[in-house]
Amino acid sequence: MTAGDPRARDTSVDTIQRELTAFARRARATAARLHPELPLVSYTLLAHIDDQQGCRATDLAGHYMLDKSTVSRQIAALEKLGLVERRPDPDDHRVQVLHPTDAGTETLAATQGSRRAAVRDRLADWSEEDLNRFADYLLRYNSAH
Amino acid sequence: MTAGDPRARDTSVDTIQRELTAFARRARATAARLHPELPLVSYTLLAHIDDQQGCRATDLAGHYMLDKSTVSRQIAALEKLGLVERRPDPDDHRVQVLHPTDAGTETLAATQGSRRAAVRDRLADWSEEDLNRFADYLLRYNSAH
DNA sequence: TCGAATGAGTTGTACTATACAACCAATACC
DNA sequence: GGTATTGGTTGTATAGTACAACTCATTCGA
Repeated sequence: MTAGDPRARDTSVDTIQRELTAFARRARATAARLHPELPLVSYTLLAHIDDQQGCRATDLAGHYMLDKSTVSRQIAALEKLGLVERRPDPDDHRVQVLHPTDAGTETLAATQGSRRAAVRDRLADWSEEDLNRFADYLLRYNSAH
Repeated sequence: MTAGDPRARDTSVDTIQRELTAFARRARATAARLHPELPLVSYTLLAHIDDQQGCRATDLAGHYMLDKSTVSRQIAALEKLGLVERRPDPDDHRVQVLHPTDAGTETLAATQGSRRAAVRDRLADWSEEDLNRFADYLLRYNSAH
């Protein structure tokens, strides 16, 4: 298989697809190990809400390609746990702006700590350049289309 | 943030974690769009079985960090669909060796075609070198520990 | 300016994915 | 030969998800 051979691309493409999928399949187990107290999806949405200070349910659904009903229930669960609060949007009464509560921010900080430690561990022997490039590739891949 | 600053590493690590998670959250929706006839996990396991010609349920559980009961049910579903068959292992009567049936191989080929096309599309403007490196990074990340 | 179309969110319902525990059967190891 | 281990199934419970039908608020067009 020489350089420029279309099969070389296909091999890489297949590997990328396979490895991304394997990662996705394992994500739940990893999350359960790292923060058994906070379900995986709840954690993800809470992190996004915190990151985007003041996002809407629809934004979450769009970002993660989830149905709005799914997000609605997830938010309800997070609210019940006291981790997220809804604020009415004065400009558009259909909208609820989501914010982490103090408890939410704390919980997130704690679990984010252990998550980051785990990922950092796993990436401990990577050069800074490789980390950077890997991060860029993922961003580029995810932002396509 | 200068080079060598530990925070530079953390930024990359956070991005990697965030983007991998985002990908994982979207995987189901993507799969549903690409092959509505074959549920995501079924597809993944079938692909692995095909790849590893003759693997055991336990191997699947190990590879994807799933409980053996989960795998057992998934295999049962694939068998019911006529996509996988179990062959007894003559050396160890506890073991069932899993193989794709002809129908399984066909189904896989069809869906794999559309999947690969989608990924290839999304990676169309990547240089071969970038593809290669991205694939390597993913392999390296997934094989850690 | 009113009625239709659109958009945000909720709720009913159903199904997939998953884990844990208890179990059975075959094998391996003293 | 008895005990521990391993591969797999089944019962049960829960998370995660989609789709459809709904409500309420907003916008837009005639």
